[in-house]
Amino acid sequence: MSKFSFETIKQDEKTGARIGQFTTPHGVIETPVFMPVGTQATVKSLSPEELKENNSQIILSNTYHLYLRPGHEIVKKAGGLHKFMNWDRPILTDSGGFQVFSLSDLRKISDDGVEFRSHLNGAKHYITPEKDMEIQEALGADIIMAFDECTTYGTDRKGAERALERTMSWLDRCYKYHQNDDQALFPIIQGNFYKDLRIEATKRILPYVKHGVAIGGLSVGEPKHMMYEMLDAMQPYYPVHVPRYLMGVGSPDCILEGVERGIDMFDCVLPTRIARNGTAFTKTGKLVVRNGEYKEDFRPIEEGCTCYACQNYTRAYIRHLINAKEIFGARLISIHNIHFLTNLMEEIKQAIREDRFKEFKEEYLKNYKI
RNA sequence: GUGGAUAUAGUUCAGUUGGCUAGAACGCUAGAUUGUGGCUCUAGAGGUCGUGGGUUCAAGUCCCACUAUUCACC
Repeated sequence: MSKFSFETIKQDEKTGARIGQFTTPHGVIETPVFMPVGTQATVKSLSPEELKENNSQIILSNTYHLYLRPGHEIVKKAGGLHKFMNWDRPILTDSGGFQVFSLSDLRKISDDGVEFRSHLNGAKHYITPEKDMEIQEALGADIIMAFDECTTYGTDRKGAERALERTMSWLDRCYKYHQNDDQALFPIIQGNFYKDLRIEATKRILPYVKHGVAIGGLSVGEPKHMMYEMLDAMQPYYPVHVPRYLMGVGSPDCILEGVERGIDMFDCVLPTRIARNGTAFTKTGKLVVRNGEYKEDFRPIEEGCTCYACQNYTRAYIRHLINAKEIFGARLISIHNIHFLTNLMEEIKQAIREDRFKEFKEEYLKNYKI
């Protein structure tokens, strides 16, 4: 009896949008879901309690970072990531494949694995798919990701093909090495921005799909319409019975477009990152709280918002905190931004339930200034 | 009161033996941020160089007076 299962509760008639229940060893996740990112075993500036208050169902953490510091063995000794960071809901760890791509000036990729230098102290490390599985198993997340090669926007056809072949061969090795029933291994679909490669990749990962599938290599600086075109191309070929995870997305508009195209899971650093730089999500678009026009604005970030920050603090105060580089400012906007996205997911689910997702999305995007 | 020092962007300061549209840092203003190497990154505004004279082809720079600030001593 598997510890994982996915059930579609409601399928939208007009679009790919759907509501699902994803059961994991640490509880049931209602999809579509947004996962806050906690790279270093913490969602920057927030406590697990605050995340729960914001209805975060699952968080993401990062293999690359935890492997380098404090080291996966220490996390294992602590009793696993859940115990280590005091988070008893589901956790997903990214494989580090993306870091290999984003830290490219430090890396050397071969078919066997990746050699790279630590950004912390320059020490050389070598990661293979097998090693990556070993690390992610030690970390102990509920969902783990295959070790993949993520290409940049602008990679030529040959490079994209080569990366896809490598990703497929690495997936095979991850799959064979991974023998832990407590963890769901998600294959990652690559193929850069070539529709036929994307379709081919979506088909080729099918034999490796047990509990879920991820779409990687998007949202890497391309125009948004290109990402949507790739999603359109892949949509007919996804497995139906598992959740689909669009990695690294995103902004409210991208999430809506993703849900419409059958995506169930999203993660993004955006809400916490822009919070630290003084920008908040609102239903009408981004609000740069740091700006001078809010100096004497004693309204909450967003009128009617039920988050802790909006219930208790004003734009003028938060602006002051951000300008004074006080940590509490980053905390308050992070709380608001994560609340904003989890609340968006609630609204999306409600719309799907009531068979009005398409209308909801169009109305929402009419008000949301990108 | 006497003697010295200083006066350049909002602030703290650079500015060579006089030589192009006077610079920096911070601050300010506005953008960016998508599987987090980010208290980050990008751009912009802002100065009749204390005031008034003088010397010179040319003065932020040299000379004089005044004003302000500041230090020391009466």
